[in-house]
Amino acid sequence: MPLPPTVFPELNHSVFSNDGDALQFCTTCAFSNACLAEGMDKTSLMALHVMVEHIGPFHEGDVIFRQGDPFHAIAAVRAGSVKTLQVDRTGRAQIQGFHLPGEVIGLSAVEGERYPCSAIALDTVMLCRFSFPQIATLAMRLPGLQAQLFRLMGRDIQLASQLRGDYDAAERLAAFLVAYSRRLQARGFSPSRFQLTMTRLDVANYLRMTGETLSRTFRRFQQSGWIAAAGRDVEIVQREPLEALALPILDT
Amino acid sequence: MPLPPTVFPELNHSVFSNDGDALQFCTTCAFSNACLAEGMDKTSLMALHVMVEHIGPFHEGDVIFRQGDPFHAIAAVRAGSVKTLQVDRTGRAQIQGFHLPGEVIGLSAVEGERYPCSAIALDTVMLCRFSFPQIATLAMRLPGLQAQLFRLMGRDIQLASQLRGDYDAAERLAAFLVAYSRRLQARGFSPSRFQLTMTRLDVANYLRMTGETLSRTFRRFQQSGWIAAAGRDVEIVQREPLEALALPILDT
DNA sequence: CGAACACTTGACAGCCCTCAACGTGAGTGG
DNA sequence: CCACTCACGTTGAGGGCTGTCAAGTGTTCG
Repeated sequence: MPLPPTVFPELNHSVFSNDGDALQFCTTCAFSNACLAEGMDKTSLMALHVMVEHIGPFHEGDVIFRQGDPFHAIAAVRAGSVKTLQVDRTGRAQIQGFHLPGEVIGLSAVEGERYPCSAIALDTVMLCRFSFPQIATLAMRLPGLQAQLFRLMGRDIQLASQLRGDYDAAERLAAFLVAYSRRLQARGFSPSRFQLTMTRLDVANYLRMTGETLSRTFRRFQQSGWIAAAGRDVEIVQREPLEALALPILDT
Repeated sequence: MPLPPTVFPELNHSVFSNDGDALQFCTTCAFSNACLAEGMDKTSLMALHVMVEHIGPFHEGDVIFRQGDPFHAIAAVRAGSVKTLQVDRTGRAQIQGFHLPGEVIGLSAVEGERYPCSAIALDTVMLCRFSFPQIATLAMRLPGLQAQLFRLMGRDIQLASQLRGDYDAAERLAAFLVAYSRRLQARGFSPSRFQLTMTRLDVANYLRMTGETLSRTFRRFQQSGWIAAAGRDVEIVQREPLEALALPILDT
């Protein structure tokens, strides 16, 4: 099944035309997190803000960039959630990751001249897009920005390595739930009650298992009293056993 | 079983004291490959050469850096081969990769302040070590160097993603053999006859399977007439079926 | 020569995939 | 409003790939 055509939304500056707003929403962003921490001065931050393109909204199923498209830009998720997936020559799809607000997509494309995977909106998504040549050039002047780009890519290497290991279905699912919970908590949401934005099949694919196995593993977690799940609503009831299962994958 | 103590070999400049030699051997290196391609001038190359530490030799089993060690430097393999492996909290080890001359190790550590994995020599290894703070600073002045660092990290993201997929033992082994063959060919060695520097168990671990499964898969490849293997000596007899099996993993 | 290690081979079991059936809910059109 | 479709999700039965356990061979090395 071919993907629907890439959506090229019009630039939407109007929502963010106010500088105060721009500075405010960017405090949760992967870039300014580090930039501010590094003590980046106001003019430097301005240089970043000037080159940002606020794009969106994308809607569920919209293609943000397509595998094989020429690589020009990376993007930070401003709102909503995104999945990235790679389709191989035999048509098998592999979801590379799910991306929450403040996280950056497109970094794996830095090596080549084309995106190696597609990015698809899981719900209503707003993005901050950065031309990669531009941000790389800016990074030549701003050590904090360069360091942050290196850190983000280093983190992606480690993330990709985590799920390469030889762990069983329960360990992989526990790691997914715990990691998801932590990421939500870091963004100020409840770590114990949340709603998944992706389908069960997406989660299963990401965790390298079938939907059936995922469903059964979910059921076992519920029967153990570790979680309560209804559809995409998940509540973590007992965190410890999940953390214990996920420990080898998450806490290296 | 704890790893043996880290080896801190004395700096070995004497072997490479001649500038002509230095420039020569670095033409195969991951850094100068790009630097030269980018038309980097002589003085820029000199800046790189000045900050290189030629270290080694390491011998089989020597620890080059240890998981948990403070991260200071990345290194390009000059000669020999290296494995990187991560041990989780439950003691399970996962080999992250095998690294041949010209390839760079340590990039996954860029995110944190400690190496997330250990690097161990598989045979006699010579390295070019670069202080990461120094090379990052130098990259602020040399766009080609910065671009190359980004490319190297982007490549590592994609490499780590490849083996995350849901492929069976035969596909993973075929991908390993084909990729190894290609890397040797790129370095001027025979792509059809070569000698593996790592044990069968290392390969099995890297490919997320047991030694027994690896052994059986090897045997099936031999019975099919695709390869001839005696110990660590491997000959690729029929490349096509192996390439076909590896296609979904390698050629995205 | 004995020990340790690498590797192979076989028997068996278990995890997970495949196939199938079923239930639910959302969207659609009659 | 209701039947219909379709995607999503669950559950069960059966089988296959691969892990586990065990034994054996060959090689290296002290």
